[in-house]
Amino acid sequence: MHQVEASARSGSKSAQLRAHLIGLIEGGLKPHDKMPTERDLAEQFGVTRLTVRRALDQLDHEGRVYRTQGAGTFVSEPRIAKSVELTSFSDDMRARGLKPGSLATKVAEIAAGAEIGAQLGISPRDRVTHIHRVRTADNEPMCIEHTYIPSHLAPGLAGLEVEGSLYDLLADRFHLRVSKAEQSIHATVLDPDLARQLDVAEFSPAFRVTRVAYDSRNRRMEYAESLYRADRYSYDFVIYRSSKDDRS
Amino acid sequence: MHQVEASARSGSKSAQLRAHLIGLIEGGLKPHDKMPTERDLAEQFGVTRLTVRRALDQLDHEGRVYRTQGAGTFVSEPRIAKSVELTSFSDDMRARGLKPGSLATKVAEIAAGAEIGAQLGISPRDRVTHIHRVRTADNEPMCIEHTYIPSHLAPGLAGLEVEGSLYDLLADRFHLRVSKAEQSIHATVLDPDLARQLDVAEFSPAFRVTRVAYDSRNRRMEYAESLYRADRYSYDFVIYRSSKDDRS
DNA sequence: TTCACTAATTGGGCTACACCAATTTGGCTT
DNA sequence: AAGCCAAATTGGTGTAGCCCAATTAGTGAA
Repeated sequence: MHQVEASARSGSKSAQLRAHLIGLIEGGLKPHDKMPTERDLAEQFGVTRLTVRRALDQLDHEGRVYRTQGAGTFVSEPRIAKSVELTSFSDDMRARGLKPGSLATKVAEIAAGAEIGAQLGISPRDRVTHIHRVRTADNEPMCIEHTYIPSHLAPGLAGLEVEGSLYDLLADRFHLRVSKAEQSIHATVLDPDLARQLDVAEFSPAFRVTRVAYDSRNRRMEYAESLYRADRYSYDFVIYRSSKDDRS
Repeated sequence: MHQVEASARSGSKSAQLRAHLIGLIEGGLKPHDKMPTERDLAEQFGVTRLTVRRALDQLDHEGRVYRTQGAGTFVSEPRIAKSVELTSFSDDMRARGLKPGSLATKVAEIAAGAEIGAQLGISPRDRVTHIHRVRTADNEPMCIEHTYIPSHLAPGLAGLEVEGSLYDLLADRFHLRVSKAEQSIHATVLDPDLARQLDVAEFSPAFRVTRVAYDSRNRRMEYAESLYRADRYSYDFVIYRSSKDDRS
């Protein structure tokens, strides 16, 4: 049976509607302009208000629009916009208007060992594929990256050419799609050796980021440690007040 | 008017249900245990599945549960849990199991000036209330904080005792409730003077965080600059893959 | 003209029902 | 006993319609 009709495919109706709304926002509307009402959008697109609300909810949480009960939905100022999103280094750099690249990629299959095994929830003797890269933005070093993938999830990965987005490659070749990740960010200073690799002065500030990524079946599929130059990198995002309080 | 009833309610049905589910998670269930099905919960609590889903959606996005189509909803491992949330310093510290406090609070009303005026979207000549605090956790310095509130939003704030949570005070006295904030995080090193105030060695690493907070009517209500000791502070959160791609 | 009150508008939350898609389960076949 | 296939289970998405709450616009009285 064919997967999808021809027309405006993109998956769900709310996803299509979302795409259309983004068009509106980036097309004719200016910040603080009023968007059509939910009821109008529902009628106009022949969907329910709930469906409209789903699309708007997402845009709201992404910081692209804001809503006020009784008043309407409005376009946000660009400013920071975008909440924390899970993207690959490549996508991240492109979103910042920089050209992503890699230096000195090394790939090897090794035993996980105690720490990485613990992070990935596997035995220290299990095999993992270790990928070491110096990532560049506009051809300047941006970040030193160590990535570990359980080999049983991506057999033969060590033999492949790892170029560009690892996440794309894992999705294409092994049907491994990242769905969420736990990330931990520390501030640190670079010792002389690492500073040299990143082409900055000794003891420059840097971000040390560790990440455990999960696939769509909630299996840990990646452990990564990255060091970002602080002079070129920052975290910018929107956060929301959940509701009241439920610390229990 | 009394604030809260006895029983279990706290507003919407999904909020009540959410509270109950948190009870389940923290009560009897262990990580990876299966939660009741959505249909069961709906029947059991006399609500619709949609309402159940709303409560579960939130828990999912907070990283407390995960869902797999066709299989069920399961309790997450504690690990990091919790996504980035917008909390006050006081709440943040309590969530980390530390006792929040303040040293050397200074409050003054000044002209916004160019930079702060620009951040708050007001005239450089408009008045803002400047609050400077050294925040402590378990009585040790954790962060140096400069907060600026447009005076017209909180008239007379400069004359009040600012103790504990500023957000609570703004909510109670001026009906100003933070709904979202744009945050920017940089890594830096501390110069000797600041290092002394935080009681760490010179040139220690630190987070430099700037934040613009919005109230429920989307007015900028606060601009804050904070310096956190990196040896005691880190950012830990869960991030999600939005869906496909809509870079346009 | 001004101000208070009312009514219409608009987002927020919920019920009830229906169908699709991925996963699991259990029985049947080999 | 092993493996395959169909049915039941369970989350994912959508329709249709209801009432509430906050805001805004309009109406009418002082």
